[in-house]
Amino acid sequence: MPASRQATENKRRIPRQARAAETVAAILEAAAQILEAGGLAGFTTNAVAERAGVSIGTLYQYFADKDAIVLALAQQQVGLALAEIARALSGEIDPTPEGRVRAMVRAAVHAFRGRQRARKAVMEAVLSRGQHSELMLPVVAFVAEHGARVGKIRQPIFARLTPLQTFVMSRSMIGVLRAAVLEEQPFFKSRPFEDELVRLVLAYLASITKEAAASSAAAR
Amino acid sequence: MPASRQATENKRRIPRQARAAETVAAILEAAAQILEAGGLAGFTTNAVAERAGVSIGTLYQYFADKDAIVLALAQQQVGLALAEIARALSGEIDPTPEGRVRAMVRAAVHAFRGRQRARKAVMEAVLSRGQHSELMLPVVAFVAEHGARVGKIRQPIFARLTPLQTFVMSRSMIGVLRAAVLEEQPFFKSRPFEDELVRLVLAYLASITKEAAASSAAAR
Amino acid sequence: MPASRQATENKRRIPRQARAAETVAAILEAAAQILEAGGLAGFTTNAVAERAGVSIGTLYQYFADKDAIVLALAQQQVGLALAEIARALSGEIDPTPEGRVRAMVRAAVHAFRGRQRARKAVMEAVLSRGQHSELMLPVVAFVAEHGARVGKIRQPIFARLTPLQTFVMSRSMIGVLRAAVLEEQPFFKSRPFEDELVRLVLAYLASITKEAAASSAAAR
Amino acid sequence: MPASRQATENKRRIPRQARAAETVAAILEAAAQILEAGGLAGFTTNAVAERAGVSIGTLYQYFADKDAIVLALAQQQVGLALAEIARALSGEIDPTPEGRVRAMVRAAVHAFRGRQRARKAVMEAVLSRGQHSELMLPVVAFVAEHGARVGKIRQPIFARLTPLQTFVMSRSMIGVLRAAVLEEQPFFKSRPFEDELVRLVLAYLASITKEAAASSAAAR
DNA sequence: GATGAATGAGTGTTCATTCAT
DNA sequence: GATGAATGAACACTCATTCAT
Repeated sequence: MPASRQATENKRRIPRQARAAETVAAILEAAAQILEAGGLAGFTTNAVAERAGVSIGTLYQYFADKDAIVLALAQQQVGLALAEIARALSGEIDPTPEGRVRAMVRAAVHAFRGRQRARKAVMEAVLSRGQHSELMLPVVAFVAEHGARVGKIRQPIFARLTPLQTFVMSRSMIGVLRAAVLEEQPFFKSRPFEDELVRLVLAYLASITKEAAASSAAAR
Repeated sequence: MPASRQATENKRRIPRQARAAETVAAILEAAAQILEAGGLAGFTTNAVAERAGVSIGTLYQYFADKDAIVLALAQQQVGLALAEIARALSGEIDPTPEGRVRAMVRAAVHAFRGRQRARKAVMEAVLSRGQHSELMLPVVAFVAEHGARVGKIRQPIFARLTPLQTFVMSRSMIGVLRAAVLEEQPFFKSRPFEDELVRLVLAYLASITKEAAASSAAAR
Repeated sequence: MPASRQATENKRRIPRQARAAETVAAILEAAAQILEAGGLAGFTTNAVAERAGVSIGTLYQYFADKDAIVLALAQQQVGLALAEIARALSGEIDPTPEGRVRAMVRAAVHAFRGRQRARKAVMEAVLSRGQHSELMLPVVAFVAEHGARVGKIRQPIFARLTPLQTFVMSRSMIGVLRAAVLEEQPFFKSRPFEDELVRLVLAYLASITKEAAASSAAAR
Repeated sequence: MPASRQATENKRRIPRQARAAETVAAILEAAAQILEAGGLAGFTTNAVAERAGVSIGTLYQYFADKDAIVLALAQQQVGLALAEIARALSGEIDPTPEGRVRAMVRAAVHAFRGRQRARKAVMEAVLSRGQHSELMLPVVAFVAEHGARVGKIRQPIFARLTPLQTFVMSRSMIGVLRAAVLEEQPFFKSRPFEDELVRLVLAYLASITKEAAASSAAAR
């Protein structure tokens, strides 16, 4: 089983790839630190390279341009958040419908390792580079997949949503979070805020469910 | 000769202000056009001045710096949108609760004179300059005032919302709209999209109302 | 005697010229104030006009360009200082040779109405515009004349100086003062500083006198 | 092959520093040339970079801003002049007291490689940037040190000067030189001018010595 | 003569990116 | 692959000066 051997001995065996991964990680971490510390202002490629402990030339060996760094950082964090949200939706944390939604909201709130300033800066950066759509792609994919999967296992939280409804639901939640981050609202990580987000999602879902029931009753 | 009188009076009565207002308007219009055409990329102070037909020096006589132009443009458009939303909420267009919400959503959707690209560019610009909070100030003021006023006239649509709930409601709607603009969603001005936004707002409000009723019943 | 009448009734009679003189004085005073307050940095024509309470257009009616303002201010102050120095040299204050020199040094030290920052700024401005020579013209004229006049009245302090010696003597004193101003030396208005300047001038003059005596003795 | 060895070692031993030193030297030389040719007028960062044969970016890699270039150039020349003056004072050229002073004056007169216009421009630039004090620092340090050292070797030219006297002596000489440069006096490099400077310094020193002798006699 | 809105040439400076070593 | 010195396009902004009213 070369695969398992490779996996276990990852760090020693594949010097080139391991090195590369380390370098990339160092650069992204440096980028996050700089954004957290000084926002978009001090975020220059030279600064990132220096903090990452690599030369500017090396940085350009791994990232095509400055935007690519921000995008990679954003995607990394979105990926982490989505993984956590997936756990939440699977019912692994709390199997009740409300429990799932609440866990999802909580995961979303605590994304980006709590680095609020960096989160804000990344939002600003992604926006100003017009990379919003690109960043939303994994979200789209994720929700599409999860709508389906959750449906199968008879926990039809998102199951019957049309694509449009999925859009409205996900973007309303993200929109509220985004605004709270950008406006640096103090209640961001508070329980009441979480409660209202849960309410928003559940109320919207309930409205859809009710309508569906009514129309199917009418059809009978 | 009302026309000539008006003209003469125009020049005499408000010599400075009229000129200034024209110049400012020309600059903002030029800024909007440039953003609509080329996004943030070609948006330079010199380009704006040139398109506005004024010298760069004149531009700086009215705007402290580049950011001030974007902010002024954004605020202008937000002001126009809020005025329209105020009409909607007053019931002037459709007095039923749902009618009011729908009119509000419609006003929000059609804001920025339909210039979607410019709207997107302004969003990006405002974000990347960290002016988000500044731009939201009139929104905050507006919703606060309207919650109260609507309440007085026995149309308690927003009347009983806590500040937090107001935040969640307004930002969820704005967030969905923003995402649709930024992702350039084709359904942006469609009726089904409007329907879902209306649903989102109504469902959230209903949930709050229902909870309030339940808790007051329990108190009895 | 039209002259005397004109002189006495100056302020009332010649409206145009009086007005002009007032305006010019206001502009120079404004310039001095701005230089005293903010140095060369905030010294713009618009700022001067505003502080002088005239429009920028009016300012340009009296001064060809920005340099002309600085030069006029400098010349005004040099003129005042030279007038005071003339009194000193005339023996009006103290008739002894040392007394005259000391009075002269004192007048030079206290020139520019004690506005040290403005004095420094004016020096910097005059220098940076290459107007040094122009400013020194009245000095040259003054010393030339005074060398002669003082000679006539048998107080040959500067009487026997060659032009070169005059240059060295005047510029050494001015140079020391200039350096003290530019380096913002705390001892600028102190008695010991004054003493050393007096010594410098007297020692130089004594050296010349002694040499002259020796050579005339040798000639005998 | 000492030449080739040196060349190879040059590139290897001090790869960064050698390059940097060359570049810095080229920039300073370019700055001097531009000032010599056109005075302060044509002295722009882009012009300096171009004449130095480097890009504007490179220039900014070595100098923080425009002022830094002028200051560096001035300090370089002051350093060279002081080194020459040190030789003069050490008696290396002429050991008699007068000989030392004369050699010092001569070194001061011939400073700045004879580039009078550049010297003038640098003076103007340094002044207009308010860097006079900064430039005088090495002079202060130099005279302080030399007063002491010369004293030790029983040639107490400056040895007994108070700080104030040192100031007056150095600045009077510098002041005369400065004025001669700024006013573009034709006698600048003439022997009579040199003679008068020597006289100025010697007379001042003699006056101090005589007074010291008198007061110590009185104390006896 | 007075006004002050308009002008626009001119400049310092940044920073993403390249490429010779 | 790594380095980092060099690049230079790009831009915001100032302010002395003009001239129509």
